[in-house]
Amino acid sequence: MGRKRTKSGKIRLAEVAELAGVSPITASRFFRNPDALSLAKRTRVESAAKELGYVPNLAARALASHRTEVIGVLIPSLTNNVFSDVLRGIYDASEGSPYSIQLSNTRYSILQEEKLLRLFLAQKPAGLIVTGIDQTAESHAMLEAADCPIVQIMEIGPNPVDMMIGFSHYEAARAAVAHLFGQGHRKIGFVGARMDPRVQRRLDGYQAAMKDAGLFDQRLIVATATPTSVTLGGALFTDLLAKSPDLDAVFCANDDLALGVLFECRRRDIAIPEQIAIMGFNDLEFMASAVPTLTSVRTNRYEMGRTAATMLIDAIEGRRPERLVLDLGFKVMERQSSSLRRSEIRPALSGAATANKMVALPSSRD
Amino acid sequence: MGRKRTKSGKIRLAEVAELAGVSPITASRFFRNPDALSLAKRTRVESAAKELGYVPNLAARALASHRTEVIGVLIPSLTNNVFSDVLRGIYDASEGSPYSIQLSNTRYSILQEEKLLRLFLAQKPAGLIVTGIDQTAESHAMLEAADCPIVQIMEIGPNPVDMMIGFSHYEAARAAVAHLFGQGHRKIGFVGARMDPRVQRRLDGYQAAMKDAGLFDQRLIVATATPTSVTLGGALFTDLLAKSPDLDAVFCANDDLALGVLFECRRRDIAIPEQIAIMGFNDLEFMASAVPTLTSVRTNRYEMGRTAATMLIDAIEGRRPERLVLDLGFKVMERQSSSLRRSEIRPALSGAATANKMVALPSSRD
DNA sequence: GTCGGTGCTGGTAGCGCTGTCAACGTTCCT
DNA sequence: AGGAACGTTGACAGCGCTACCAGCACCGAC
Repeated sequence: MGRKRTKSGKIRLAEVAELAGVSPITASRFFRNPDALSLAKRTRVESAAKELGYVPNLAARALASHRTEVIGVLIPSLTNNVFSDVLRGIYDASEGSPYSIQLSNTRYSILQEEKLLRLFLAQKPAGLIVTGIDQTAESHAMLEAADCPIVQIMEIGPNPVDMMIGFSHYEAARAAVAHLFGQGHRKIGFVGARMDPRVQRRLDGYQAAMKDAGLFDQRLIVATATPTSVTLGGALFTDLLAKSPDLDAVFCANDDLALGVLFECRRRDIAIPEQIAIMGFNDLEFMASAVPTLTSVRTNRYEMGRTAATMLIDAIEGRRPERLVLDLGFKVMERQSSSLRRSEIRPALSGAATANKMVALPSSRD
Repeated sequence: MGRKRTKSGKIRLAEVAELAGVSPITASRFFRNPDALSLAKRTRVESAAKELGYVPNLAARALASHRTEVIGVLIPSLTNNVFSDVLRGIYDASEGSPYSIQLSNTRYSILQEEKLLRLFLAQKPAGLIVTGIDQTAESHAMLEAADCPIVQIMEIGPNPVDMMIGFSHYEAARAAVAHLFGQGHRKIGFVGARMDPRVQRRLDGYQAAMKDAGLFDQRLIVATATPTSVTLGGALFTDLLAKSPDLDAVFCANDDLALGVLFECRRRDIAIPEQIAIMGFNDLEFMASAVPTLTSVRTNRYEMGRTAATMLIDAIEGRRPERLVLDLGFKVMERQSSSLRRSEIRPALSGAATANKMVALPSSRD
C-alpha cells in the first residue's frame, strides 16, 4: 500500500504523562478539561506535551469516549456556488475548534440523503448540518432520534428538528416581484432551473404575488429540472420570449440565469431595463459590476454557514443558543437592470430578518 | 451536549459473528478480505450483517489496524470556483469507496499548509492530496517520509513527492499569448490577481512569450495580491489602460477578471475585439455565452480532481498507476473576443497533454 | 505412510484513550 | 473536635476491532 513504514515515533499520552510526572489519566484530563487540574500539573503536562510534540490519537479517543469530533454536513450540490459560500462559512467557523467537517453530497436526492444520514449517524457525529426541510419521513425520524445537535440550513419552515437557520424563499420571491411592480412592471416572467424545493418555493412566491395582483399567467413561467448555467439562462429566456413576446420584466431564480438573460438581451438588442427589466437571486459578486448592473435579492450565504456551524458547536459544547430558529432575511438590491429611473445603486425592500441583532459577520473572501 | 441518549442498539461485529455462527475474527475478515473465506461462511456472514444492519465502528477499526480510511485534501481556497470543480471531481471519485474526504484550507499560506500537514499525518491518513509544488522544505520532508500515497495536483513540475497531476501554467500562458499574436495583436497586457504560485507562473509564461517576440514592456502588466473578483477585473483593466492607452489585447489570469474587463469595456464603449481583444483563463461555463463570447484557456479541473482521487485510491489499494506524473494539458478556446475575423467558435492550440490516452471523464455537473 | 504444503479458522492480546469510582488531602462548617 | 464538602488525583477496566500466530483438515508427493 504505502511506501515507507516508519515504525513511528509513537508519542502516546503515557509518554507525556511520564515526562510530566503524572498519571496518564491526569494528562488526559488536561486535554478535555484543563480547569480540573491544579495549576502546577497543568503547566507540567502542557510543557511535556509541547516538548514531545504530542498529537492525540483521535481513533482511540473516539473509541473510548463513544463520541467523535466530527460534524457531518449534508448538502445537495458541490457545483452550485451558493453552497460553496455556505461551506466556506462552515469551514471558517470550524477552524480552531476540535471539530472536523465531514461533507457528503446528496445530489438533490432525499433518498440519497436518507442513506447518507444513516451512515453518518452510525459514527455518532458530534453534530449534523442538513440542507433544507424536505427530508423523508424516515430521515426526519432518524434526525429526531439522533443523539446530537442538528442544524437545518438554507431556509426556515415549520417543525424544526432542532435548530434552523435560513430565510423564506417564498417571501424573498414575493419581495422581488413587489419591487418589480414598484418599478411599473406588469408582465413579469419567471425563469427557473434545477427546481429543487427552494427554487420551487421561489416560484410559489412569484405566483402568489402575481395572482394577488391579478397578473398571473402560466405563459410567463419557464422552468426546467436541468441544472442551472449561464447558457441555460439565455435558452430559457428565449423560450419565455416565444411564449410571451410582450414581456416587460424577468425574475430569474438565480444570478447565473440572470447573467444568461443579460447576454441574450445583448444578442437580441433588447434594451435593459427600458424594454425588459432583469432581476436575479442571491446577489453574487458579479451582479454589481455587470453592464447594466443587475438587480438581485441578496441572501446571506456565508453568514448562514458560519452561524450554523457556530450554533452547532456551541450546542455540542452545552451552550445551546437562546433562539433555535434564525431568520437571516434577504434584501432586494436595486440596480440599473430593474430601475426605469436608472437610479443610483441602492438597497430596497428588506426581508423580515428577525435576526437583526446578529453580529454582521464579515463576508471576507479568502 | 446532545438531547436524547439512546443507550443504542449496539450491533457489534461479535453479534454478527454469533448470528452467522463464526468467530468474530472470521466476520472481520469478511469485510477486509472476503476472498479468504469459504463460500459458505461468506454468505452466512453477509446475510447476518445485512439482517442486523451492521455498520462497522470506524474508530475501533482505525485503532486496531493503525490506519484510517481518510483521504486528506489540502487546498488553498474554498472561494475560488477553480477549486470547487476540482473538489467535485475528488468527491465524485471517492463516492462508493470506503474512503472519506477530509478537507483543509491553507488560505494560500505554505506555513499554514505545513501545520495542517503535520496534523493530518499524525492521524495516519490513507492518502493525501496536496495543491501545487511549492511546499516548505519541512513540508516536503514530511511528505517524503509519509507512510501513504500522495498526489500533488493543479500543476506539474520537477521532483514529484509521489504522484502528480496537472498541467503547465507556464506553457498555457505562452500558448495564450501565442494565440493573440496569431490574431495580429502586439500590445498585449496582463491582468492578474491573487498572484499565487500558479498565477505567477502564468505571468512568467506571458513574460517569456512577450520577450521572445521583443514586445515585452513592464507597463503592460498589472498584478495585485488582492483576491480576484469580477469587479476587480474592471478596476485592474482601468489601471492598465492608464499605463498603456495603446493596448490592443488583454490576457487575464482568470475568467472572473476577464468578465470584469468585458464589462469595463462596455462601460467605456471599447469594441471587442476590434479595439481590444480579451483572453481569459480556465474556461468557466459563462465564457462561451458572454457577448461577445470570450476566448479562454480550457483546463480540466473536474478531471484533475477525479483522476487524482482515483489514482490515489488505486495506490492505497496497492494498484499503483503506471504513470506517476500526468499532464492533463490545456486548450486555447478561441472565441469572438480575440478573433479579428469574428471566426466560428472553435478550439485552437492544444497543450502538450501527454495523457491523451486517458479516458475523457465526463465533466457532468451535478 | 510420512511429510510438507495450502486453505481456512480461531484464540490471544492488545491498539491508545477515557468513564467510573474510589481515595486522598484540605478547608469549612457546626 | 468531628464530619461534611470540595478539589484533585489515580487504578482499573474496557471501548470494538484487528494483527499475529497457531491449529486444523485436507491434499498430493515421495
